[in-house]
Amino acid sequence: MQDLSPQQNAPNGIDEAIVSGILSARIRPGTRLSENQLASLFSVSRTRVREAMMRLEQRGIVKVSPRRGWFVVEPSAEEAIMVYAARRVIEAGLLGSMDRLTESGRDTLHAHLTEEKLAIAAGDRQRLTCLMGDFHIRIAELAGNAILVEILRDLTARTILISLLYQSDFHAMQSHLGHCRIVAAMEEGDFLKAAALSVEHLDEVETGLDLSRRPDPLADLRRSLSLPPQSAAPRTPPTTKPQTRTGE
Amino acid sequence: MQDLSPQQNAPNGIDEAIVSGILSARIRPGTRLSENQLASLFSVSRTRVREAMMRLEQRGIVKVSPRRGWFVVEPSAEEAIMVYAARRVIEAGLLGSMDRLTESGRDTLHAHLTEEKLAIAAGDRQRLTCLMGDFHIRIAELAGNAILVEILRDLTARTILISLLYQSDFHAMQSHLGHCRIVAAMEEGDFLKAAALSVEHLDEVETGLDLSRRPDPLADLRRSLSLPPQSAAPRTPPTTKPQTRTGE
DNA sequence: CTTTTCTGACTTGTATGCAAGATTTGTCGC
DNA sequence: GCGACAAATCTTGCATACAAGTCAGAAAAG
Repeated sequence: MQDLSPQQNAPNGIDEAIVSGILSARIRPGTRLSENQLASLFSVSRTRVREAMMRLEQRGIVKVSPRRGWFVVEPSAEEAIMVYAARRVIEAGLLGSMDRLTESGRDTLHAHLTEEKLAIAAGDRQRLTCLMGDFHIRIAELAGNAILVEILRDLTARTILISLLYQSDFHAMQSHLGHCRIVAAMEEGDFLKAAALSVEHLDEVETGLDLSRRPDPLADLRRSLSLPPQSAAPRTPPTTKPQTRTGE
Repeated sequence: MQDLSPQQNAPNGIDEAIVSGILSARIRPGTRLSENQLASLFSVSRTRVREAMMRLEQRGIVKVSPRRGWFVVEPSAEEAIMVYAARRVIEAGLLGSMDRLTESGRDTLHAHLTEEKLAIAAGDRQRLTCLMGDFHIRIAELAGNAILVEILRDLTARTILISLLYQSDFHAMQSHLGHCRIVAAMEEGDFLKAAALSVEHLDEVETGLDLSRRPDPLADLRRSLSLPPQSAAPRTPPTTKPQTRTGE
């Protein structure tokens, strides 16, 4: 909708490219990020790539394994729980601290919900993933606090990685309805209700996770060979119905 | 009390040294941080210093002025308002989401309040500044969410910088009492009350700021010459009572 | 004396080179 | 065929060299 944050530092394209890749679920957790490859991709030296990686590490998005390489984080179950808890705290606090919804704010949210509907209708999974995460960021933007927007953006990125790891199946419609309910409460001016709905919504999503599932170390290879994803019962033949995975 | 965060990355001493310097108000906003000086101070090359600076920039603690140098941030009035708003949202949300106070948690908080009292009695300003900020971090630690702890730590650092810029005078006792009230509410098990008190406490501190004051570009020189700090009425002779400034 | 210009000593920005460790792969012995 | 060993080839870690920009102060012009 609007481009990169206005007063925010725009360090270089590398950071945002990676984050954007994660936000749209094009980059999976555990993906290896080679300094050399990124350097030639962006036509810069390793120095700048490393600086970008340092920043992303600070944001909890990548990790370095010493002398082995940089990897997109694979949040543990404990981290996943913390991320959702943090999001509940921040988003509920944010909504609870709001007291009015401006005209343009209402329009922004409606436009967003319409986009969600369109993406669902079109079955555009990548776009949908991105939109589902963006919804919460839009709300933070409405509250006008750039600091919290930035924090939520990083938490959203981690949320998407979590869902890619632990979410076996998900109904996009359910989340969309949750978003609609939150917007409705905001339009009523009942921000405490909106906050409660937000907590409920995040609980719902978190409950849908299977946190007991161990991250599959062979996921990449599996996908490359077009093998079915790891299932709880290894002997079970693959389900014929294609799974719909989204960031939320 | 307990040392560096356990599972957290301990990148190197540079980051923490600077943050610790800010947390104890030994480093003032606007302080120049020369890559070369830091490099020789820590006996490393500029490379590692730069990496540390990049991380600190990501955390909103330092800024780079291109080809001029690195500086500890001097938050603007708008940023100051955002920082306090963010802290209210997070801390209130945190307390509101808690439902019980463990024995050891109670002990930790009591020990902290005792330390605050001791620092006040001893008039140890630096220690007091550090403690005042740490109080809120302790609470986040009690809630057990490492992500929010980290976020609050950075916000606390910025808070201290803000208070150094905009806080002309402050009574440490007032904040200490605020903390005591919050702990009391927690002991009663009334976490909603604690959350409300926390918001009230932060409001109180924010109200005590003079955000209309422009940051004084001559502050460093002034301090070097032992001149009185910039006052609202320039002709007024310096007050004889020494001002007590703390991070909160 | 004031103003302008220029030079030189700083700063960070970026690339590159080399060292050290981890992983893989090829090879040998059995 | 199979396991152990070794070397080749990757990876990041870190220091250094040089490019480029900024600023202060000297020197020259008015």
